[in-house]
Amino acid sequence: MSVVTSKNRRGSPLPDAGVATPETLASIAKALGHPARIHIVRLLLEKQSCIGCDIVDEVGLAQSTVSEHLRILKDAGVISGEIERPRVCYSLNPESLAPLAKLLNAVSDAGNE
Amino acid sequence: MSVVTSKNRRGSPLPDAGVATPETLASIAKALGHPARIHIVRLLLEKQSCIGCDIVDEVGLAQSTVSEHLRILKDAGVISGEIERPRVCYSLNPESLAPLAKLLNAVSDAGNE
DNA sequence: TTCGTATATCGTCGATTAACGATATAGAGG
DNA sequence: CCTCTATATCGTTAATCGACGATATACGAA
Repeated sequence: MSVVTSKNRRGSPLPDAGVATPETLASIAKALGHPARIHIVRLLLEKQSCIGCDIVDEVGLAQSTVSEHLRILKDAGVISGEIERPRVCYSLNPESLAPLAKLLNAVSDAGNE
Repeated sequence: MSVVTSKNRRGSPLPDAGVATPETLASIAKALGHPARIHIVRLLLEKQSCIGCDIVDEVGLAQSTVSEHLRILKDAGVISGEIERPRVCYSLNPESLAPLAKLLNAVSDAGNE
């Protein structure tokens, strides 16, 4: 047992493997818990193709700071970066947010019953 | 704390009022960015009726610490507490998470297209 | 009034975060 | 070779967070 985070191989959009732990959900939420990182996620959502250093211009913080925000999102599994020297092409990992989305939807749904 | 959250006069669950700012979304995510607070939210989701000091026992941290987590959730608008001396009865504000849920669903949906 | 119960707040401390500039890395092109 | 571009990492700083015990608050009951 011990949870394992179940990497969810290819098919279904998160089967349900034992429900995510509070630690898992919190780490996703934490990664989203900064305006600059929300900004980045939205950016990647609209230009669904990846982006390079444009993110730095877009968020308006120092390059090193943005790089750090990208690292945090990457570590949380929310985005991934594909190297295309000298650039890196970032994109969302859509399924990564599903566990948290599930909880939030459950809470929202609890409202209209 | 400003932010306004657009209380939305009539019934509907947040129509779209200008789209939430990154700051708003980040503050919601941040409030959820700790295992103890996820734990609390889930607790309030299952026992949808409110709870008192049982939360303290449930999460297993010092009473003052739990009180602080509850305050953070309250400040973010995620929960509210109704005083029933000497207890306080906490419950979820289901609509509070809708703006973040919307973004997460958009990201998740971006996956199967 | 005094006691007990449930919560909130205070003060402290160590850990983590966010931001920056400076520097390192690594390939493309001259 | 050297330079340019895009990105990552390092080192530092100030600010915020998380946890705790101690204390304050506020009411209902004895």
